[in-house]
Amino acid sequence: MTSSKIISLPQDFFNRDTVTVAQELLGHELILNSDNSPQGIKPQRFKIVETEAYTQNDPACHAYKKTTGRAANLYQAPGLAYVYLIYGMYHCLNVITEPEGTAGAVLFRAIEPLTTNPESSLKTHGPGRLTRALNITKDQHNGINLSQSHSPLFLAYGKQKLNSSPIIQTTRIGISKAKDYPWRFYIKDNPYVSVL
DNA sequence: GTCGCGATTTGCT
DNA sequence: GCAAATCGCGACA
Repeated sequence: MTSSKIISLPQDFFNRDTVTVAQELLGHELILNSDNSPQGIKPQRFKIVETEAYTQNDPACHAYKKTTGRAANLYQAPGLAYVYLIYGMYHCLNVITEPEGTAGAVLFRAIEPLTTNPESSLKTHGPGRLTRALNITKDQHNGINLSQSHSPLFLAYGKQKLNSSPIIQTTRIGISKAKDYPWRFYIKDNPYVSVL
């Protein structure tokens, strides 16, 4: 292993149309810095294999006709993390998109472990499972900057991006409003995708 | 103050 | 296939 440096995605990557960001994030990487560990533990790397887009004018979005409570997070600067609690027991991880003052976010639904030891059997398929596997919580990770490589969690350029598999675009999972919006993206034939 | 629901997962029938 | 677990937030009283 050479000393190839992990380059974080710049804030401008997220300062764009939410649906575009959701699609382009596939194949890039989510990096978990183990800053709680003792010395010299390598960061854990995960490939993003499944995402969904949520925008300001989207009836299924938390910020649809709302600016208070948890929805206020969605109007923040692009590149920040939005973590919320769903059904009282599971966390979901998003990254804020669009300029500050405009709501938008991309939900991470599934990731593929790239550096995890096989016997740990991390379950990272599904938005609730992946946050549990990485110990992501609202208290610790909501609002952190995902475009800075010194954050406990951040996003980075994927090395397999250029020759990645085809991308499938379908409707989103688990929502009752705007079911017909084709704003879910995943990498074809990837075994870590939550629902085929 | 009380009620109902939600971008989910799991276990039981 | 269906319901339980469990909590933040909006709607209503």
